[in-house]
Amino acid sequence: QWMLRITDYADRLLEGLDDLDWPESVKAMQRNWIGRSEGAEVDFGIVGFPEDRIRVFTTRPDTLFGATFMVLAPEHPLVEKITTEAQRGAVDAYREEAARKSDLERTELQKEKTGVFTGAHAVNPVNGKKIPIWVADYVLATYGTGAIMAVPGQDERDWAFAETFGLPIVRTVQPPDGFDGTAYTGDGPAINSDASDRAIPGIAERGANLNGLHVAEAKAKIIEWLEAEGVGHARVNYKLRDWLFSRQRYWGEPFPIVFVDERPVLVPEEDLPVTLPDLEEFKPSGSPEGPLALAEDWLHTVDPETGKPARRETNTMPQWAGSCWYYLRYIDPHNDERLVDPEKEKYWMPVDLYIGGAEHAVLHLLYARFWHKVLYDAGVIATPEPFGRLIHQGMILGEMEYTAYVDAGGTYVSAEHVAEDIDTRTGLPVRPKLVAEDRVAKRGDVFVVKDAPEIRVDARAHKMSKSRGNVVNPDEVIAQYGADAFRLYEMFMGPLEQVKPWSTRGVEGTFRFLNRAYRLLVDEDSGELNPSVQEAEPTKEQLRMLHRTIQKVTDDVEGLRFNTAIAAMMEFVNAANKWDVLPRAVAEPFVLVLSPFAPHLAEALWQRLGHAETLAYAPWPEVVEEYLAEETVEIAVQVNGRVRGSIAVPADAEKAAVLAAAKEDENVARHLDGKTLRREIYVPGRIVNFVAN
RNA sequence: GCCGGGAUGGCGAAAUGGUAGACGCAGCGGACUUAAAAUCCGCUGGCCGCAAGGCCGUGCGGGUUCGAGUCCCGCUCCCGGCACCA
Repeated sequence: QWMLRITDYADRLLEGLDDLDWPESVKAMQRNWIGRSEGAEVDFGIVGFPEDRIRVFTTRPDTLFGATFMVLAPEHPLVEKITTEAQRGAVDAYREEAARKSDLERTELQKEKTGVFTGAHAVNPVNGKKIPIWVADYVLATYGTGAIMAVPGQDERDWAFAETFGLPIVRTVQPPDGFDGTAYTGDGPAINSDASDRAIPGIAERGANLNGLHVAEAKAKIIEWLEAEGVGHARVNYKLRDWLFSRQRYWGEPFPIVFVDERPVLVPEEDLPVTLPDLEEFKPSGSPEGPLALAEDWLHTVDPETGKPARRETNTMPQWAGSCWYYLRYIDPHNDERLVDPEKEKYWMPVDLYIGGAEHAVLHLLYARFWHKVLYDAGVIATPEPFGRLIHQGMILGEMEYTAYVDAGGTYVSAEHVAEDIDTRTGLPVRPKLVAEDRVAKRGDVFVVKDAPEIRVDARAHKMSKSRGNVVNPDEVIAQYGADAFRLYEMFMGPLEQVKPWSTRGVEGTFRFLNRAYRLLVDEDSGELNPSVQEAEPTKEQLRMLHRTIQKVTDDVEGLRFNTAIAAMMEFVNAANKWDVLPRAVAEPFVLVLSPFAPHLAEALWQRLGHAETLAYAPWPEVVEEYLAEETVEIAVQVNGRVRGSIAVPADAEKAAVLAAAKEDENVARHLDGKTLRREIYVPGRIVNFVAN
């Protein structure tokens, strides 16, 4: 098997996240996946086995005095050796049972802790105390050292185990007053943590003393002690594992490796790439090797150096071998000399905006960062991170569904009594039943069956899935409404990153909008340019509307707020529909801002406007600030923070004039009547607030 | 349990600390039509009121502020991820 040593990059993959413009959720997932934790490794002696040590990893070395027993994973190599004859039968049985269980079975159910005593004892290095060594499957062989010191006083899991098997519990961190829980994992002064009055045979002249120190200080002090006495050291541990990169299948890049006398040899660069042989049969070979083992002609080759017979590696690489660097190669796909030309890489990299699904958070998006850093270290590329800004588009769910529940007898069961298709009152199964939208009504915060208002229904949109039967096929939507309306609807539904339920009626809305935009410029009967489109001078109102739209769309595209950009264009079309004359100088820029959203329609409109060339090369319309200015503005007038009126004033009106006008508003005057004015607040162009009592 | 993100009309949503609900869907009323579809116009958070207007309202409870959907503190629920990681 071939592994990639991604663990060497753990810290850099972690640190690199800080400067990326990525969603917090993905950063959190990657941090969690890498799973860095700081602590210490500590060696415990074993009574009767002076040559052996049990090494543990702990993030709480400050609690060493509270270690009242040890636990080894069932797979730990020392279990066999240290188990006493009296305990051997029980231990072997436990290990066999653990081996039979899947990982899921071992962890899934948060059931009672299980375990078995080995009969052996360890020596706690900080105080010389003998503590029993147990075997339990709550300790994972694959994390840390596969062995733990159990500190029930400060660890929930160890507490549960100690309770189950009647093992001693010693608190070594003073819980706060009134604490009535089990294990205490918070901060506090160390207690019961002084062994400085005695020697620890074979380890130290005097034991350690942490009493009174808080967690952080205690950790530092005990690590110092452990290092001084040679029984432990500071250590950083990761959840991240090295990356198994071999697959026993045909489709995949072959490893450029041949075996000569059973030893792997790199295929020289001039013989690269190693390509797949043509095969008739892609099924598993019947051996642990993949189907390539059956390609005899390809399999057997010679060592280019010595001419000795050689056998090719039959594993292939997984799909990541391509997806981890395609974005680099796409920059310069025909380059025979290098992966990518440095000049081109400098121009394009890093990727400015990566829009993709959240399902790649700890796979592709972590692996690609790793490869990128390897290539960076190798001097092949010049950027340490591949993707600057990352956005996850929210999933589109199926249409909203109203689900009622019926029991075996066909009687409705109100949704609040149902959990996982079980009536929680009777324990009997119920089955979900879809209810049409017009048969439900909202009562307060919940939906109920219209004819039976005491029966609640679940109102929820679900992930599209074949099994649920709520998949919307884009081809059908496009066939009915066109690609422009379909795309526009997807952008109009809501914020890009949000999960949103699909609504075919919603598509009709954007479809209608596009039709209105079309009729704005095209005469439906003749198919020619609408006579209202003229070479006329635009009015101030038209220019204001147009430029407001250009500004809004431009800003919103920049900020990926497509939904509000589309709303602005809808407002433009609604306003323009009321105009008798649509000056060409207004119509053309509008078509241009519409074009990225509805390219087909916009192109057709552009043609009707008399352009022989595509609009793709026309410059994006510029906002002219002076057209945006309004002559009069509406200002809300509040009295004590409540809106009591609204006045229209010239946009450049002085504060005094605005306040005077505000006081004249009939309703405002009424609310001020008989009160003393304490304060007058004026936010230009927005609001007046009179504080009075 | 831990981490991340949410909660605003019947629904999808909008709102630099400044008139909550823009825009769209659905609904209601009207125009056009023999009729329907399409289209166009108007209304549309709740309650009270003939009206003018008033009261309430952005998950819940507090707070800061002239003013809070927005800021702060404490919760609840929902979604996503991780989960015996020592």
